[in-house]
Amino acid sequence: MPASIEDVAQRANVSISTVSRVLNRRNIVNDKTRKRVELAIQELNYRPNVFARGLMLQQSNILGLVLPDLHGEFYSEIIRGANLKAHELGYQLMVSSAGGNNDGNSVLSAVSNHGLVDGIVVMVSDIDSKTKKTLDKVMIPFVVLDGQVEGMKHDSVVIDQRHGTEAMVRHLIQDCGAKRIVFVGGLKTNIDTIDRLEAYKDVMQRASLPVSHDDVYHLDFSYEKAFLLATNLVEDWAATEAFVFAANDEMAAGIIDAAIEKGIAVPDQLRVVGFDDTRIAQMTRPRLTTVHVPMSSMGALAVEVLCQRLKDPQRPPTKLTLQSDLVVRESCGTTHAESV
Amino acid sequence: MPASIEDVAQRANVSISTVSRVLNRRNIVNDKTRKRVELAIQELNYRPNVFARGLMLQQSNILGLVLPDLHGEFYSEIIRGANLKAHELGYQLMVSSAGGNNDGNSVLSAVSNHGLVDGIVVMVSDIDSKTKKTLDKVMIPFVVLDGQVEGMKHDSVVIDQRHGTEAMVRHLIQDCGAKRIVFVGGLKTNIDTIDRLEAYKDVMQRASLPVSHDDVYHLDFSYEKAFLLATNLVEDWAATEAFVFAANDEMAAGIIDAAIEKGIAVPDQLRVVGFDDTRIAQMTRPRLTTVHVPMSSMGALAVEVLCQRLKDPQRPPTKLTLQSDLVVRESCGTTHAESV
DNA sequence: TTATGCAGTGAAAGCGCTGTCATATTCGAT
DNA sequence: ATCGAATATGACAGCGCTTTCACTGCATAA
Repeated sequence: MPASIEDVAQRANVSISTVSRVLNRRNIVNDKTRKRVELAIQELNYRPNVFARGLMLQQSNILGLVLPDLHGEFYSEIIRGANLKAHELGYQLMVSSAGGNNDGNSVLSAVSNHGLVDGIVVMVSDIDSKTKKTLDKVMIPFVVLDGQVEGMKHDSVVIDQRHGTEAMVRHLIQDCGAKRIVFVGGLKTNIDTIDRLEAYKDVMQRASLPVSHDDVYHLDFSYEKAFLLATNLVEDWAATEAFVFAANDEMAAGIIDAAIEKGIAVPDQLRVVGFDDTRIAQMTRPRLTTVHVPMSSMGALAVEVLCQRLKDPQRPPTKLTLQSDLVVRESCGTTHAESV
Repeated sequence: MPASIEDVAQRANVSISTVSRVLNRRNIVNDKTRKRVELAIQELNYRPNVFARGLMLQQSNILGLVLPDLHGEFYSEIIRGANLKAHELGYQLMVSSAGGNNDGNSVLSAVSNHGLVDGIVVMVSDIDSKTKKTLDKVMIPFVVLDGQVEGMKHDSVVIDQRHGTEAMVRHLIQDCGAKRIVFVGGLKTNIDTIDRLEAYKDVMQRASLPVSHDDVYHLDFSYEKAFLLATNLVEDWAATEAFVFAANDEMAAGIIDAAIEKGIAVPDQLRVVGFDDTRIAQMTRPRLTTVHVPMSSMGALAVEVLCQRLKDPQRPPTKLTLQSDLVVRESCGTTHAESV
């Protein structure tokens, strides 16, 4: 049984009020008394009980982070960034996946743990996800990652997909001389895919390049699916000097490997670019030209915004936009970097 | 301000004791009363306050998971498995990284949050890590992942590196006809590297094959370092028909890419195998022959063991060993699978 | 009738802490 | 000496819950 504040008080021969005071550096405590108390705390290896504290203070210093999935480099980075920042600000992070069999229930469960977490960071990548509805019931502050919930006031941290996507497509057209660009996206309902696809179409049209319906594919962001798809098409793509714009690095890697397997050299015979700038982009030869999405910053920033809201519940909702930037590497054939 | 048990009691016209009783399905509550209370709970959308509950029960239903790092497929999988199992058993998971600037302090902090977590799962991959010392002070149940702390009684879940490693080396020698196997490991102090290296040496010696000191490299598990190393050596390796056994998939991928860049075909001219069987193993062409380490099972199992200990603190310490198994794919040249 | 048992409920004591208010002590100024 | 302010500390009321114990009816047995 761990020591309580009472034990410390007894040992230091003071009242628990005094102990509490030195603990919270509040009011004035006589220097000698303080030393005595501090000694007692050390000797007993005393730590305030979180529950008692939480009960009084109505806060836990725990933040929730709910992601669609915990799999893969992308989420890994967000967690990392969020975790670091949370610790920096004196919070603990509780990570959950909304996906899997729980389907948004864990949001609810994390939240309905009623006061366990002081606030949450949620990522809702699927547009018709139940999570959004669940969010309605959330009574504590939350910030939405990479999305916006209609008709609700809340903070959010989003990625400007547009900027990076446009820079990429422009680069492909202007610097690399692309005439045809195949777009390999994620699921049709995926919010990122939608944004990126739109930006891609815009730039294509502005450049008076045709956007063929047949040149837009919807996969599931996986290497495997992309590899399979590319296996069939890569020769045609190479023959027509098409460029391939994959909506994440993993798929780009799959496409490149499919090309190599078919004896098609990247970037000499086929140019492939990715999105996200995960570690995979550098774990591929040629290294991927891709769009850098500051994932760990996004996680960190979300935590920061959340903490600010916690401090000042009245402040107007913020929407922070992070820039996505073109990163030119080798897989597109030019190393001639565009300044972004 | 959320509803309290008091509010529910009032609305249902009963005492808080009765509410508590229906909440905890304890003792007998008259059916009619129960219905009334349940209705009130619904209407008020009432959830018991975790802190008050924790204060009484001295437990939080939160488990801590402390990993050396949160980066990469390997840890990702562990988190995933642990998270799933934790939810399944009615617990929440709190994930921390011991690494980074905190250096084991987060273990302490997570733990010294005194009662916040009911127990923790720790992974200590570095043998002279401070974390081990910190563990001494941990007063709550913990299970160690992939390691053992000398002189302490505790549960652990470990991977039998030996089995997989030996199977791999044997496969390379017997089925693939390897005469020289280069070992590319992680840091010298890394516990996994040590185990794997030892097993590798054993099998080599048993097969009367020379283990040259020059054929053992210590990198840092990264693609980049492996790529760089391999760039210089890959031609020599190919010329001498050496096999390369990398201590994780990432390095194997780096080596393969280095080979391809030098125009050396894998597996035709050079055979490279990995370890861990992360998703990377399948995101590489040729797909990696590797050793499957059941990471997500490991995470899940650790959580399970921890929960059992929580239920029965007296039970003798368990040490669970998970098998690592050879997975033969393409990068070693034989698809002739050895039965394991 | 009185005793006995039992299902069903409420009152109240904490769990370990914070924060308010009251109290005790000191000290310079009257 | 006397007083007020400033300083330092303690007593105690909760925070929302669980749990023990006591109590109320009411049915059954003596």
